[in-house]
Amino acid sequence: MTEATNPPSPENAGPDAAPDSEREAATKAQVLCAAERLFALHGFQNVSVRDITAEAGVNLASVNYHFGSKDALLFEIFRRRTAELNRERARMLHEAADRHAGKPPVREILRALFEPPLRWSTPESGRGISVQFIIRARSEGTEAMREALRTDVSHLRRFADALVGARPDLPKDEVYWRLHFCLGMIHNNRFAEFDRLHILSDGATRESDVEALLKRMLDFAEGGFQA
Amino acid sequence: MTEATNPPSPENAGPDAAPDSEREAATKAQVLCAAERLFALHGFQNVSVRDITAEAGVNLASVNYHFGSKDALLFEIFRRRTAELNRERARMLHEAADRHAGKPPVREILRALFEPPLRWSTPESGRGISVQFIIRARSEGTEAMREALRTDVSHLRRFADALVGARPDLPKDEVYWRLHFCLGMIHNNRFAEFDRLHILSDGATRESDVEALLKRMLDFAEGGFQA
DNA sequence: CTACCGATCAAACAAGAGTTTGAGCCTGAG
DNA sequence: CTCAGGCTCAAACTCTTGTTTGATCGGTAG
Repeated sequence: MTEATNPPSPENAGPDAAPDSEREAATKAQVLCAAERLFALHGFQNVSVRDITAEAGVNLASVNYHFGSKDALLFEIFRRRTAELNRERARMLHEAADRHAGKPPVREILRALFEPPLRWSTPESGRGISVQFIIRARSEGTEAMREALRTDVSHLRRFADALVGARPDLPKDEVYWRLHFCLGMIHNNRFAEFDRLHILSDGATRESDVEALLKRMLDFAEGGFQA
Repeated sequence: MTEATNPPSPENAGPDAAPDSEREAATKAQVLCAAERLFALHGFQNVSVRDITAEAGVNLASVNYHFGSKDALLFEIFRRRTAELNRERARMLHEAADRHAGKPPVREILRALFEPPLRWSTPESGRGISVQFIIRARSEGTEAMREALRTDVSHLRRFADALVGARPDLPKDEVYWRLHFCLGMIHNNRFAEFDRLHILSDGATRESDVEALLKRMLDFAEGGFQA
């Protein structure tokens, strides 16, 4: 319904003492941005609608007006981000298949699975927030979100099929289990888990080099698939 | 303070229409049991004190009387279960070290890490609830719980040191990262994730055989360490 | 017997949540 | 100009939450 009907409204004179730097974009976009950030940083249940609207510099009723409810706002962000992530992964998997005559090796399949979220986590990409949001959705999401995550296996099935094709010698269920283990590796990439790892290693693992981390993950996962 | 002072009270006549089968144990134990179960099944924020006391068949004020607050109750369960789990893991690691002249191989170290939570998940052990509770605490726990998880690396350091000893050829930070990946494999063992895996595999992975799952996890993780 | 004390109870409390309301503002078409 | 309609606003509303309160029960030491 309310899709891309953003009125131009280049500058509406600041109604009150706002520093004028926050009122450039439309209200809906402001809410989406602030909500994703706060949800990713502090968790879904720990962020109230008032927190979001205050951060966005908009009125409290905006959330219900533009999205219907807090849960619908959550689901909207969730839907957008998971769609983007899955599209990116599918694109990489497709390219890998093209490069290898339709039979990409395990490492290239796993790269298509690992690289998008890792690359989003780089500071320059500025999408680390989105990654954390998606990861959070998996454990503390709404029932609707968890239902979607649980049943929507369409994009995951492509990876499962590709892995089965790359390792026809393995029983299918074994491939599925190993894919499950790989997913666990990704889902564990949360701020809190990194913190513990850094403490454990006395700072030796504090690296921001995404390429190096990707290589580590691929080495480990590929080794697991070769067992 | 209030420790093991459970009055015998074999049977106090049921005060109301309770079916008399729930009122055998002391109130505190009833609350602990019901709270752990509900928290594990539905999440910490989705369970209210009223839910707990209703399930336990006790008065609403019992939680605050016996534990001080809902968060304190949560932390009490968390403290007990993590202590048990870490003790069990440390025991297995110690035994593995004894069997291998103080230098257990990677697989035996990982077995000490993986086997306790997996064995608790068997239906006959009846501690699957506790495992789910601990896993939940990692993602949706109180700030105090997350702080404890983040900084209490003492029991994890034993495993890190053992792994460094088993693979002296690897850089230490590489070992730490791979341990991190293994932890991710465990933390992903949630009901919802299993559901998705079972759907993905069309039921081919629906097995309750803990030994087989443990072998799968050890194969994969050991292969990852051999990379 | 009596006075105490921990445990339990129903009831109320205060704070915070998400949501709704109705008035007002601004823009753009007729 | 006028008016309709999308949007924003402050304020109120309703519901649930965790917590507190004061009475009451039941056993026990003096």
